[in-house]
Amino acid sequence: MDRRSGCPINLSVEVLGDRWSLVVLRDIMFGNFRTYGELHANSLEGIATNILANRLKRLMEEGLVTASADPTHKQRTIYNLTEMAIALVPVMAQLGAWGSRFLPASPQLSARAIALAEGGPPLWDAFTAELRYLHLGAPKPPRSVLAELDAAYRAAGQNP
Amino acid sequence: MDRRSGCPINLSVEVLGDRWSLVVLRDIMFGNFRTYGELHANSLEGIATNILANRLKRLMEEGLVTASADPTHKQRTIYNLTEMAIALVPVMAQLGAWGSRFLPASPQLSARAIALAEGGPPLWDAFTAELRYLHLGAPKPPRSVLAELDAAYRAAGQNP
DNA sequence: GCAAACTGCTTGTAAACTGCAAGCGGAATA
DNA sequence: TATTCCGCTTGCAGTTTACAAGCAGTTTGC
Repeated sequence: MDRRSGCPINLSVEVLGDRWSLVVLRDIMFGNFRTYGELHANSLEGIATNILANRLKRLMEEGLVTASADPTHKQRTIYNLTEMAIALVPVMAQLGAWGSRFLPASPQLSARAIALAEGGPPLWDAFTAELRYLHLGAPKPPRSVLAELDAAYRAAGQNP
Repeated sequence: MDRRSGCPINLSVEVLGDRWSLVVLRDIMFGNFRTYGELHANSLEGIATNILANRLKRLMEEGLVTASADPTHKQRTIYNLTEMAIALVPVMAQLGAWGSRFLPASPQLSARAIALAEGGPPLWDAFTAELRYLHLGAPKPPRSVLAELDAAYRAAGQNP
């Protein structure tokens, strides 16, 4: 892996800077979609099958995702986020807040993004703990940020 | 501009998700490079001339950058960040922190990124005020975060 | 006043990446 | 045993990226 420079922002761009990587990570992280089929079927943006396969492969090579076998289904692969990917929670929060503010985002999806951003570091830490539970086998935390974000999403659907 | 979805993260990726946009914005923001020539000559990653021209055009179309004339040089164009681009400061901070932590970043450049991240919202606000001064004609703030980051960079060069 | 250098690009060309549609081998299900 | 599920792969056309070269208008140096 030859890198263009040692600048941290450039390195991040080299890993994440394309049209799909962050979107796939978003779906695993916030949608809790864990298999190829789930990711494909629930893709809001309609990701193509070859792109999804290629991105999952690249994310594994970059150390953001690992694959594990599904005990009930020999054919199915379960994708897990690594600590490196879970550490993107603050990036996702800031990027979501920025997109909500400056781009034509759907009000309902913005509600989720804004809830995550306004929760700040305490909420991000709780979410991190939940992701470690879901993806890395850490103990189950008392709080479910995914459920809270879903509640914010549904509440925004009620009063639009 | 047809967008793939109304998700804020997806929209952000559609605007910023390529191999050069964030790098160019970084150079304008942190390097204070304001002309085509400066951006080209000081590009750490060696951006090609056509890519730089194309990215500046796209960033203007997306509303992240504006062009203004240099009064002392009829030929030269000065590029300014818009409020929309200045609002990326927290994103840059988080992305830089993430890259420093998980990718093979240069210690000296990491020092800058870490200083920005650890300063947190107070430092980001001061930097935002400085960028509004440099790019939007706002009043000059008392504090120069650019100078502080440069000091962190030089300090890291002393004790490597 | 004229040549050289500066400034901000554009143009060609090859390679890589993206996006769409179709298909495919093995595993589970009816 | 036939059908559906599952995770991809393949082919192909179009777009984007990358490198190198060149170019018109402006300013500088003498």
